[in-house]
Amino acid sequence: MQEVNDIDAGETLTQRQRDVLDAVLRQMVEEGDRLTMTSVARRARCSKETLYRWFGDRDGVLTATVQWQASKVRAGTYDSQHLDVAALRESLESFAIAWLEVISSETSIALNRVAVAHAGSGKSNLGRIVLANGRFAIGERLKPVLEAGRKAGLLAFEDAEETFRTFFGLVGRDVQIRLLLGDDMKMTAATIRQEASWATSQFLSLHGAKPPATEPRIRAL
Amino acid sequence: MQEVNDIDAGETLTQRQRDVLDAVLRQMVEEGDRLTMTSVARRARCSKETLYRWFGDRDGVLTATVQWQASKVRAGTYDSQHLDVAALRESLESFAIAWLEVISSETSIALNRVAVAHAGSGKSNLGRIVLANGRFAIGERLKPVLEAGRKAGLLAFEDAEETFRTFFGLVGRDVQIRLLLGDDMKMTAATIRQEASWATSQFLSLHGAKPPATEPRIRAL
DNA sequence: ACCGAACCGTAACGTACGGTACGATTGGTG
DNA sequence: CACCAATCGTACCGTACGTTACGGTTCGGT
Repeated sequence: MQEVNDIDAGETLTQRQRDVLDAVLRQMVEEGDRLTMTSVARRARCSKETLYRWFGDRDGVLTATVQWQASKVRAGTYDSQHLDVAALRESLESFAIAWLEVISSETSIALNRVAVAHAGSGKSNLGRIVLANGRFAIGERLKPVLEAGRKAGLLAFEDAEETFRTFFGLVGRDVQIRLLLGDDMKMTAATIRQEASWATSQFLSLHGAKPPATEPRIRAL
Repeated sequence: MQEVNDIDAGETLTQRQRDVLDAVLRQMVEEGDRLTMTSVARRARCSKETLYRWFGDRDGVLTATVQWQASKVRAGTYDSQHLDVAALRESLESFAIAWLEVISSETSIALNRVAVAHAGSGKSNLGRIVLANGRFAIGERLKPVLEAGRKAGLLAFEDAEETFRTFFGLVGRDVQIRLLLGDDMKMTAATIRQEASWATSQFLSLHGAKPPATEPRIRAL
């Protein structure tokens, strides 16, 4: 059981340990919840004794894996300088693309399934870790963009948190819950780009300070 | 193992069987995934032999429970006659309220957790059953409302499915994933009403055929 | 009253899996 | 080479749980 259940923590690992955690991720993706300590050890070609020495117990393995994956997802920050409407739109849209790519990736789906199941079992840091590194992390990274847009007179809103939640909803819609429940919707790169573009247009239509001008009210299919 | 994994199927149960499934639901809510056949039998005050005779195996119990819960959630249909903008807004908003109430209920959260976990374990009808009775069922019930609104000249959109997905996203935002991952956000009746109202305003702002007139572009907090 | 079916409560079985122990192997260091 | 620490592979243990079996009980039909 790791003592850290917050962000970061994933840098004090040896290369070998990271390889093991990558093996855990592959096992999660391929075998779902048939994730036993024995299967992990076999997949990672290490002994169970090593797993227990490094991570304490099964929960420690899961926790370390979630944090390891989270540390890999840190996307680049978006500059909030010299914003014009095109740059703002670009920032929002690339944000939406990145998020859709994450939640539709096999790894994220497998990880979230484990975390959701774990959250149902009483004491569950896993769910909170996933939330902290997923939903809340992107919120904290996007809110400065929103506030910069407001300061530049491009966006109009009162509460950045609520406004981010709206953007979150417009981008994600039903994608994550459908994927978690096993719907095999195909989120191709083209689909993701298309939906991110729509979501951004809709968001700007709702919160753009100026009338959206050329934004179509009826989405073109 | 039940042979029906579609909608309906929950009417051919005896009262005693429904009581047993209600006990399973309570067990799910209170004990999470600590749902063993023994605990179910004890809670339902029936024998395990009866559970196996009625439902086949553990999966059969879970499947029957999901279908039983689904059969209880059938909400009233919304009339699509004589729509004016107030009636349309009322329909959308009550839809949003009903959906937020469902996804924030303890029962739904527990059920969705089980279904998500199950979807990770290869063969999983559970996830599809939950999707069919949740996300897709409300989609099929709301789309006629949307199309009636368009026919009445109150809404403008091209694809009812995509438009429903937008409404779905505006209503649900980050609520379901946060609750599934164990975030104890408090969705009070007042909060639900407030968020449903916002979502409806935003949706009408995006897809209302006439300019939204009195709808505020900046959401009032 | 009698019978059989359904059901209850509980014991028992087999297996899967988390966790531990231990000998064998590897690799680095003097 | 000798030595030591870390790790591997595997066998083992204890337990939890799905599933089955069975004796006792309830209850509707005749």
